[in-house]
Amino acid sequence: MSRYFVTTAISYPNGRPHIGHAYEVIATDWLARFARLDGRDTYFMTGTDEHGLKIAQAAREEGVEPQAFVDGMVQHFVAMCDRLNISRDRFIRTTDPDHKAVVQALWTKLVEAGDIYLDRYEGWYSVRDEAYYDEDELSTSDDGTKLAPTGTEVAWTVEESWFFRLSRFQEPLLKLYAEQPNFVQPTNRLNEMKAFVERGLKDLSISRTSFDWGVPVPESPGHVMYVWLDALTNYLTPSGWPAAGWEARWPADLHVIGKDVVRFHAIYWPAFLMSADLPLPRKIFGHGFVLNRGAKMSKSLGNIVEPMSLADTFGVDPLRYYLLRAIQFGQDGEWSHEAIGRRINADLANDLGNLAQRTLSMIAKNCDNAVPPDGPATEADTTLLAEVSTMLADARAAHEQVRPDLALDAIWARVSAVNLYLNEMVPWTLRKTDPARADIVLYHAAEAIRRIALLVQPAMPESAAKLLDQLAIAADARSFASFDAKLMPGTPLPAPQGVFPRWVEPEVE
RNA sequence: GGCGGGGUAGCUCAGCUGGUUAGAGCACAGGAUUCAUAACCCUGAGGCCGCGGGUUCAAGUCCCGCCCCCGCCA
Repeated sequence: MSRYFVTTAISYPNGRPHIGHAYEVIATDWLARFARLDGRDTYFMTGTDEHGLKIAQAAREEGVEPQAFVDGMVQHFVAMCDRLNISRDRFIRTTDPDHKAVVQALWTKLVEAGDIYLDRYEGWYSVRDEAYYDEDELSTSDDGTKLAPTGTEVAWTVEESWFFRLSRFQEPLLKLYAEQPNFVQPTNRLNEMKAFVERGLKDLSISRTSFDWGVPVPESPGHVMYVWLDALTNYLTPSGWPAAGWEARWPADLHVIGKDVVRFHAIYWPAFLMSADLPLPRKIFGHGFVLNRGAKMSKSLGNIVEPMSLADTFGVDPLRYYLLRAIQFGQDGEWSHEAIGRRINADLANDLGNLAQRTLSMIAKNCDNAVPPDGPATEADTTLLAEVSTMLADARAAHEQVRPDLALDAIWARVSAVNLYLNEMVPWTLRKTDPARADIVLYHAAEAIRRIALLVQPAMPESAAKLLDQLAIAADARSFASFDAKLMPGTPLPAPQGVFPRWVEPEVE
């Protein structure tokens, strides 16, 4: 059985989760659920990146210890996962004891490899940004203080720091990109990484002495690890490396991340792993951002909408569906209240929901509440089933490409095909003239809906389950292994109920 | 500033190596129908294909210039 280990980036819990967090975790959940249903040994991990100066500062402002601060904040992220039906196998926290142990082991391994050395780091440092800036990036404010491009105050800072010999990995990384052009996707991101590496790599400062909220550097009092080494290593943690048996859960098949952190995942992370002589993840996918009416959400614009409130308004499954279907994965996308409402009506209520309802209610009224009898198939019947049966291959291809939107496109093309089939076969008319033929038509429609519902599961688990319940599909017959099975005529069916109600804009008081 | 991507119907986008009347979905209008969640199905309207030159029998598709947007880097 093939393994599938997929991760999201870990979130920085210095604020509450926003729709960007929801988007990434929903998309990755789709990937994981799909792989699981497709019979793969799947492990899906998401979590939080809890160290660093900004967390320490936020905690101080609230007058609590950093650990207490993150313990509180992380609950919002866990609650979001619960609410959005995120089927993670582990919610990892960089404050977890096993994670700290793995990070320290990795550090030691990098030291042994000769890729870590002690030096001094100095430069213009912004406490707020937790970053150093070059002289020519700075501006000077009216009162003479130096400002970073982000507008925050910087001060000349000198600190002792451990460095990682990133420069040594320029050629190996370029070789990697050349040999595995799918290592980073979409391709334009790969090209950006190539260009970046070709310009030359500077060694990387990987420890700090200016604060202590981090994983301590082994045998180096006063130093904590630079956040990216700590954070990236979370992916390795569940393997238990270097303890025996780690190969069972490493390397990852896919890291799903935002386009803003591609560099860390596509350059630093592979370099760390190469230094430690560990296998590399198979693929890194940088998705786009989801904007509210094309504008980034911000406190000053007052347009922050929390994902939980969208789930309250539209329902979890419709929200998941919108984000997965309406945005090309890898591109930026937008959402609006109206756009989600339109999608719900056009795709869920009118197309799939109505298809299920018209089919199931005809069966309920005319077929004794049971799967209708099958019989000699016409060309139209076999054509329909042939078209529907190729849907699985299309969806698998989309999954391989990390394109949930394309998978849903492929599924909805079949939804339309079944609606058209019914219109052409007119079973409601046949009922009066040729009831046996009407049954056969309904049988084929129901069978097509069964297959569609199977493939809808990763996107809308609860709604798909309702559809499958109405077709009396057993729990152990809902994986893709049962895709080519057939409905058993005569199987008793429950009373049909609408699964996707129309979205009606609430009356404005 | 350097490198890269893009500007096609109201919206989101397809249009491969140049070749018949430029396509899809949504939204909109009309029709048909009534099994169904006023849904499904059919038809239609709607495009100086960013702007200006050029190459060619023929350019959304190639070349040059310009304008605008986005990404990476500086």
